[in-house]
Amino acid sequence: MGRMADSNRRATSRRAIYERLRQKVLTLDLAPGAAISENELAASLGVSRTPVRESLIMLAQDGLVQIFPKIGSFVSRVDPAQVADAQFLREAVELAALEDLPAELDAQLVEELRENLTRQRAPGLELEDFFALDEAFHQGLLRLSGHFNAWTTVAAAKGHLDRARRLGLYEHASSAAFAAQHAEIFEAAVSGDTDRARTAMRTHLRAVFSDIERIRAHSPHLFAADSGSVPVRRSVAVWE
Amino acid sequence: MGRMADSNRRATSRRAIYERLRQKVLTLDLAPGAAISENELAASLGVSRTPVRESLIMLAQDGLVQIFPKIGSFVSRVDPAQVADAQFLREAVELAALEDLPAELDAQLVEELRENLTRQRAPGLELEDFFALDEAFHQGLLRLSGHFNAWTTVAAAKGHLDRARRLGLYEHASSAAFAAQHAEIFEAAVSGDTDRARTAMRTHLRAVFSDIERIRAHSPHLFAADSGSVPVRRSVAVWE
DNA sequence: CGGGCAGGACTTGTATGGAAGCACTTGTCG
DNA sequence: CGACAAGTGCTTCCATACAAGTCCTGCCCG
Repeated sequence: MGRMADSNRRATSRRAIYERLRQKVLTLDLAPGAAISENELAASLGVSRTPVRESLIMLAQDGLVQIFPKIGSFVSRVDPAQVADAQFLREAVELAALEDLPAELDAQLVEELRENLTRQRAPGLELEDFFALDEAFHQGLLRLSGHFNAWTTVAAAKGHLDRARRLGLYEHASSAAFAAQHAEIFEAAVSGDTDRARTAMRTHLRAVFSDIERIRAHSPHLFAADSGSVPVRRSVAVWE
Repeated sequence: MGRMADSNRRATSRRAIYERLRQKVLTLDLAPGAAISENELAASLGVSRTPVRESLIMLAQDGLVQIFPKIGSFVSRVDPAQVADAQFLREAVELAALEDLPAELDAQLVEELRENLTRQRAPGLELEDFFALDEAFHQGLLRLSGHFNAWTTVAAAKGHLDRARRLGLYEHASSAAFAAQHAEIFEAAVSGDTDRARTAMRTHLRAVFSDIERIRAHSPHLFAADSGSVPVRRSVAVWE
């Protein structure tokens, strides 16, 4: 997926740190609610506070980190409201994409998707691998509709949703069920049955969403209570 | 609409500068392609480069500013691809919202929307005022559907689209036609005719979009040619 | 024993000074 | 006259120092 724009974006320290932190937040390697100290992080990375600070500002802009002036910075807790928003947004976009499928589907893309589905069904699939396949699958559907770029926009708003999904899958790896739903969507789409594809997609996405509700009842501490919730400074153990 | 979170976000210099710059970019007060100098801006605002720089980083994260390391920062040109994405996204979300309208509509909201429409039809309406009303109208529809928060998410990705729309309206103030379309959507929505509302919405949004295509042919210098386009340091006085 | 106040240890916010890099200008040479 | 190269002035990047605010702790006094 290497974009040419990436080569344009010359390597800077803050960008590297941003990418690294973002990854750690999205994979829950940095737990929701965890405190992030500019000083500590800078020291552990061997750079000054400046690039660290700036990368935190970028993450805050993404909604993945909350910065409380003179108090501290924290990995934002998963906000149920934001998860719901992202869910609504995603559903709207993916359904619209299915409605927009061209009559002639890109053969190579279809082949890629088919292979993707095969790998999803592989027994003993690692969770992280399933996640990557899942991401690629949905992204591929948007490609089919010619609205690939919209995906990156959705992806930006999808941070909270993704973290929540990950939480859900960590509990009980129901990836097999999801893989079946993926297959259903795909088959309907390639056969030109838009309505069935849309219905299947709706069912799928809502199943994902209800999974999240379940996990929320199970691990409430990872979710935000109020928007102005209290940040707890202790329990740091951030890096490694 | 004042969120409690806003009181939480204590006033910092960088936040103030960010808001201010963002406004200037969205209203085209800062022209697409214009160079922004940290030094110059800091001097003119009477603060150090740090908060200015950090606010630029925030804007870059929004996609409204491009930062080229060791070269300069520029108001990003309106990217047609991003405009199209935002258009697709917006259409998907607003149509989904209309599909999700509850049986019983919030009476107060309905009243607000009705009044909004009345003001849209006022003769000799200032362009900026129409824009504000337009924004409030679409936002109100999402409120009706109970997905208000999704609007803020869309709004974040809507920067390029809004700038393009503004360009379009500056050319020929066709606000009357848009106001009529708004009314059509509204009437259909309150009468419970979801299908007609969706059709009208689709027509409306696509009219807006085609307007943008027209203006692009007319003022190509405000749009990005390629994604890795050349930032020209001179030629600042794009607008006026 | 309990309440209040002061101090210390943290946090992020801002200011400032060099370092590194790119673009353009100018001078020099073929 | 043209081409190449050093130089100049700009940019953003990063490091560092200090300022300002918050939270917690422990002492002191009632």
